[in-house]
Amino acid sequence: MTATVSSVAGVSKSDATRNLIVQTALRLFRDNGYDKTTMRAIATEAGVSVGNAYYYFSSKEHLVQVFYDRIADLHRETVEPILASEPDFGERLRAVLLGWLEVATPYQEFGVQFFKNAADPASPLSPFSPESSPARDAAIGVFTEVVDGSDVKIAPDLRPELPRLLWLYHMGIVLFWVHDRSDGCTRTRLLVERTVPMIDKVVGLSRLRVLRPVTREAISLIQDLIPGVSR
Amino acid sequence: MTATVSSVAGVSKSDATRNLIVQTALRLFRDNGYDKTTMRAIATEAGVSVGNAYYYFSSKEHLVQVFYDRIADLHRETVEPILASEPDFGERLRAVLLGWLEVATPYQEFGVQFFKNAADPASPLSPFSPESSPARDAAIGVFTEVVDGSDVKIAPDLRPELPRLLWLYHMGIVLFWVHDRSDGCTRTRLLVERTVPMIDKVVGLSRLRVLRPVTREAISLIQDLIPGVSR
DNA sequence: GTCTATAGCAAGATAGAC
DNA sequence: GTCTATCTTGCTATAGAC
Repeated sequence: MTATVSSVAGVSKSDATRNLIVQTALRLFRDNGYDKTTMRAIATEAGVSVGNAYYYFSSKEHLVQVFYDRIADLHRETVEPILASEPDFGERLRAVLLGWLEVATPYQEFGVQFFKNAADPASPLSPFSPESSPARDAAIGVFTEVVDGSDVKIAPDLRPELPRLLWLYHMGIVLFWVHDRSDGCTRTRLLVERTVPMIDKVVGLSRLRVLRPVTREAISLIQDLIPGVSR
Repeated sequence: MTATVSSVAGVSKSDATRNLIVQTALRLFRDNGYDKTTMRAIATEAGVSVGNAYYYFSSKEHLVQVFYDRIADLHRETVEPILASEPDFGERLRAVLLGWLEVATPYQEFGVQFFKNAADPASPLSPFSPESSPARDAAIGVFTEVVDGSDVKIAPDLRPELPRLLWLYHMGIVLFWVHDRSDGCTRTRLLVERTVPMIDKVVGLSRLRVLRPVTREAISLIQDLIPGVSR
């Protein structure tokens, strides 16, 4: 409520410092990797004291959250035009996944940290944690758009579950990507190019009578076991 | 080659110390969890110096590998009788998965560490790393037995890939288990109980003519992308 | 409320003497 | 093979300047 002169201009001193620390941290993370980037180095490089860095970010991992958000925003921007124009489900899905790879790949080495957190249920930075729920909901939201804005034919009871399933599928791709050492992540791209048509096909087949029982079981299982993941 | 007197007896001094450290570490890990067990504590409790502990185990994580092997051995033993007698594919699979949960659950808290390693492609402790390949091959071997000793009807070109796929499926269940905070891991057990019949069914359906193209694509994709995982 | 400087702890890891 | 001493780094704490 106490707006300073600079905050009226939109950039308080606090914001500036916070930003400076973030920029420095992301740069060092990208250049030297997460582990080799010490809090001391971030502080020194940003020209602030260690104490000050901790004043803004309660832990080194906390800086990772900023990275997530940055990527998510970039992703959304990148993908928006395609989602606004393309009606084909497979194409939409493909664009969203390849778009993610595009914005994330410069930080790939750093992405390991993401899955180290993902693996730890206790970490607030895990994509499955309650603390991550806004970021997760936003991510799932993108897949909701993928489904809703498309002309996909789909078993009606599968439809509401599909965005969450696609998000899980995306998590799987990210896991693969983290391990992908191929040039320009060719292998991950290949994985996307070849699994998207399969998903597309399977989603369509979900309406087949032979598959109804399996589909139904799968849906009820998901509803029973994973409700916590998206709420 | 320089066999000492004691190594002739089968237990060199080196072996004894190594063993002492391992026993102590596993006990402390189980009782206090991985994070709360310090190398100092392990060393002190074992009556050796910290430096000596590091002489045998180059890092704290290195001690985790010992834990893996222990679990794997126990699992194999537990599951052997069922694999020797039960012919039904679904039952075999179910027994192997529930058996794993049984031996692993006392160390569940500790299991987080497993997936932190799994997430890091650079870690030799990752189940996907070349260094883990013996342990991984052994694990996949169990699933080979599950398939080979059963009466399962299956598309012939899927058969050789199935053990690796089942291992991946198992990894997925382990990931779920690590996050499972329910009493006695009821939720994970439920996941097994309900996905095993689905797998069973889908494996059978793989022979259906409608599904042949999808199956074939899936198989060729796996062969193209994941060969490194099992070699 | 923002920031510096500095001291210090805990714990993983290493160096070098013996 | 083993130990002692030391280093590194994430993180905390405090005291004080503006």
